[in-house]
Amino acid sequence: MLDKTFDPKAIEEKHYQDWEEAGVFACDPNSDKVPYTVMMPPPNVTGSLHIGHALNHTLQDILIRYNRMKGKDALWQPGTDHASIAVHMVLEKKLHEEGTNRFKLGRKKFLEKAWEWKEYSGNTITSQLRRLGTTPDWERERFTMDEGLSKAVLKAFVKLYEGGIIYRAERLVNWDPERQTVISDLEVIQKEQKGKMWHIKYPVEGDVEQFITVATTRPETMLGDTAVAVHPDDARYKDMVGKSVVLPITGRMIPIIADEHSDPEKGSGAVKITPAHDFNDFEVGQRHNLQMISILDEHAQLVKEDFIPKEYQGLDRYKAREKILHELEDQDLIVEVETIKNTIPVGERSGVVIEPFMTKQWFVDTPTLAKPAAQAVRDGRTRFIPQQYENMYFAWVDNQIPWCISRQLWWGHQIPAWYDKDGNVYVAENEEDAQKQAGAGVTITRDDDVLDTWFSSALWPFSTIGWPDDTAELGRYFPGDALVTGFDIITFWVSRMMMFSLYIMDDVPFKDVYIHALVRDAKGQKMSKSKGNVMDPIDLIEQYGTDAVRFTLCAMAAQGRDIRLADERLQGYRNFATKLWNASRYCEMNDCLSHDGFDPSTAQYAPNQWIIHEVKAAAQEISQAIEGYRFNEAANAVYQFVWGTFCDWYLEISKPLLAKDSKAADEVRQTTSWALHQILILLNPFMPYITEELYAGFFKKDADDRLITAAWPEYSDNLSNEAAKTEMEWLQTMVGEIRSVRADMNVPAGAKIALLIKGANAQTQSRIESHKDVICKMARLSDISLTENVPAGAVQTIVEEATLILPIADIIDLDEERKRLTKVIGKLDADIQKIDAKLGNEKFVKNAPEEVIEEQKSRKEEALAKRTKLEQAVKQLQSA
RNA sequence: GGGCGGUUAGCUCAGCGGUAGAGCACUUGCUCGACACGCAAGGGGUCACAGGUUCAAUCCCUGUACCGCCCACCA
Repeated sequence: MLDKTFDPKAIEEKHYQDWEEAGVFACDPNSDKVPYTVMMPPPNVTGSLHIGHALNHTLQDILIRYNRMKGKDALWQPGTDHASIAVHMVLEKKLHEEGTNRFKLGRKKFLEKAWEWKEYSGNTITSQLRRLGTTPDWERERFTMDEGLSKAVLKAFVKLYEGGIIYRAERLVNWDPERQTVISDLEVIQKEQKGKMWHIKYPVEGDVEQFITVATTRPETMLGDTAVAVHPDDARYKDMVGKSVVLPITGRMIPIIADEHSDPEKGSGAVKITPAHDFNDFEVGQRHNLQMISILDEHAQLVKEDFIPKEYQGLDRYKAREKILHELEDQDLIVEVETIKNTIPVGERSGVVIEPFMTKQWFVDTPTLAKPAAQAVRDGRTRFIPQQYENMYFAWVDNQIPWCISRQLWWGHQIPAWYDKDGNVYVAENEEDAQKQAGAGVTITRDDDVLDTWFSSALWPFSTIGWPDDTAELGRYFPGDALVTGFDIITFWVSRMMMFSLYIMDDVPFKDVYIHALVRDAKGQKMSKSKGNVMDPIDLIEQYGTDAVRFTLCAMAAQGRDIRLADERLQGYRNFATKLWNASRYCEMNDCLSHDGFDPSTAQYAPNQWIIHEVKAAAQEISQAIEGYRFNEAANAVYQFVWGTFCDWYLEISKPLLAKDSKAADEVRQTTSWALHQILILLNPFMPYITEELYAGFFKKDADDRLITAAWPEYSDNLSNEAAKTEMEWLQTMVGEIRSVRADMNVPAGAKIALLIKGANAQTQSRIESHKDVICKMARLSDISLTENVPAGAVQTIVEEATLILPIADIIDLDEERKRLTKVIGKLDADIQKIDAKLGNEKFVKNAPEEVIEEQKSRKEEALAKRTKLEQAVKQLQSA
């Protein structure tokens, strides 16, 4: 006998081990089944999983389990990402605490530590995923820096280089002066802050009285100014264009140029141009062939060069700013200091203010790659679900700027480029090939830098299944069926997989991209480690059990809406697990655990025919919802069916049938068992543990028989039975009506009443005949009989054509009953009036579809008939 | 500045051209032999606001307000 309460902890580990040992997660490249592929977004090896991962992996697991049960050869490809810069953050913080840094430690030792960390973190993540009950093909687990994927990275780099897609160039990039590396545009976030704007006078050449005022938030960069720009149409400055100004402090002469970048509306209409330290100014510099003066080094300190005044050399950028402001003030060159709100670029991970910086870096020509990537989505070869996310994708992909892929870090894929002493570049998969290119005897050294993390993850959909080798898996599982991910990495990852996949594989990487909600904290904020508002899914699992956590996430995963996780929901779905547990317990107690040889299509009794019909309907609803990625609907459908239909009605109906040892009892036992079995299957993708446990206890045939590998049900048409459904809906209305009247009239719950029915037609009479026991039990009646005479002071209610009469004048308040009846009649009148208004509207009758009009008419008929009967009831009450 | 979402019961959220839904919370009654993590019956909503389309609008269109996000800009 099962315990009264379900204890998730007692069973989860046991089943997971059993599944894994049985090898049921594995795909089979030699199988003749239809393949179904989901590529797991590889979690970063930077610690542990958060609740967003739990959602992401739960949804993928539901898809995988469902398709596996549908008889497909399911591949869920797992793995982890090396997360170059994020791991650097973790390790460098540790080193800092130990009083050292990566440069003192050296590259080799640092990488050893990184690999140690990877082992530790990777194991944490995979064990957490196991606790979530997820079923990827662990045997195939990959890591973005393992041997095979590293080979793929080299191959891809060389191919892209040879195709002219990867190139090296000197550009202005986003420099993180603390991490000492370039970062991509996407890794820069704009942070709003209170700042100051200084309006500074630049003296015009040859005229001590004349000045041009420029405004800036970064006065220190004036040391690198190489022009002042005004708008070509700006009358104020027309005469000045072509002249020069004397740059204060340095005394350098810089030209006044005309460029549309300058906005006459803003400030004085003149703007200082510092091409080496501002992205817009860089563009202006290009247009006017201006000199570029880099005044900062990689630490964001002023360089020790002659064009920087001695006393400024080596100063930190902010110290330099103060000093410059002092000096300008002394020279009376500051016109105004304005307090403004502005945004400053900050490194997403380091939090340090980013410096635009001139360096030579490697780039991917994403503007070229993006075109086919955009087209593939426009053509529908890859579709986004929900579709609205296509906008986000297009917004990004249609406005590509070259992707800087080199990083001055150590943990990652070292760039396969070698240089000779003259700076010639040799790109090859290995040093031998590079040497061959360079020629014997030429000394070559490899580029120190590594690739942006997203370079290797962009190859994930094919590198994990063998590329560049021509493996069976590659042919079979590429392109994938579904990618499940959050919208926040459409730009980082999805678009880059699309671009690389189309270039390298000449195909899209996946057919569907399902974008799920973001799990937010109580305030609706995005969870992130830096904000410290992450929720640990393992804590929730400890508290509520894995099944409840999974079910909650699934039930809340409505398309296009974010999730704010609420404790009550988790409790509710934990209760649902307990409900199922107890329903099973009921089945166990009543010997409803066997249906060998039972053919549901031969069921004779209406309640059985009905629940069989309902099982089929629920299964269809669940299947369709999963296939449409409407996870919340799938969860609600199964919840509603199990609790609202099976437990609340079918099991309750079964009680009197089983108690009486009726003719139907045996069929009820088999049907109940069958239905429970179906429920376990249908619920398994959502709640894998409790269903597997119950299955093991009740239906397991042999050691190799598991629910996880059960076939998803396909029911034949002859299981549908509309007649039984109608009949049982009538029964539910009967019971509901009586219960409702009893409660309204405060009839003691224990009082058993003899129900009289007036005006029942033949069908109703026969239905009463067959379901008398059930109705009596459920509505707490002692008997049901037909009558034509209404006893005085009886309570009456109407079900279809029949009037139900409860002769309980002695235990109720007749005034109350009169009020109740009047209220019901009032409602009917309101309904009738509404319908009359519609039917009286010529336009409605002319334009509305026939069936709508008919529906209104029949609804009116019904209401009228009911009202007539109720009015009679009121009269009879009066005469009592 | 451009774009995308959201605004529905006290709370968290579904839904969607033809009489407003769920879970939780709330009220009332239940030791009805599976389950109080339960059973039964209830109360509770001008579906943000203003216009428009339609026989009919919570749903479609336009606009407004507030909230959130994405992209860009910010001398």
